[in-house]
Amino acid sequence: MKAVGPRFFRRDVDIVARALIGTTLMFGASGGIIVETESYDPTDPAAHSYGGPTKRNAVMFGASGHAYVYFIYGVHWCLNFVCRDASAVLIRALEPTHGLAAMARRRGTDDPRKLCSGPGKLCEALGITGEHNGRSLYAPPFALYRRMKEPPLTTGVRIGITKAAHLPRRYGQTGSRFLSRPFPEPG
DNA sequence: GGGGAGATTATCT
DNA sequence: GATAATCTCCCCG
Repeated sequence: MKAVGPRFFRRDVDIVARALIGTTLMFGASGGIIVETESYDPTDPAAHSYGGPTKRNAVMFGASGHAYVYFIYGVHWCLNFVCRDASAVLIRALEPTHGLAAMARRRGTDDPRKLCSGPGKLCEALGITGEHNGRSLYAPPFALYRRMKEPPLTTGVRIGITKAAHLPRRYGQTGSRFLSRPFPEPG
């Protein structure tokens, strides 16, 4: 498997969000194939970088190729990959492929479809927390491997936001059984 | 299997 | 003091 290089994230955030579908994300000994992402950039009212730098979003304004991890609803962690110009891709779902037993233990379920099918779930499954905020994606415990083939993609509106809710910036692998939610049927 | 309430806290206004 | 890029459980049918 070929590792993803630094050039990968120095592109338009929507290009990266699409290119990530099919990419393998490893964290320690656990990981899987990315099947769902969302894109955010500073012109987007739903983005954390909208309105300029703050203590929380500082990593988004730093170098690309790093993890932006934030805490939400007082309960969950969410993992993002920083791209250029204070933009980032939210990793929303994985198809589990490595370290299933460890992920099942952390999640409290053996059902592979419940391990990583949501941004909060996959952080819990992999053991990602705020201590990993700002870490490089090219160094352990992170590793990213290029996809072999480009999978079929579906686009839709993002989930769980109230601002700019109409923008089609959610991307998923068509027909995957490991999405956080199905995409609406066309028509 | 679908809808709604509640959990629980860092961050910003 | 309100809000938030979520998840799970409980109730209803």
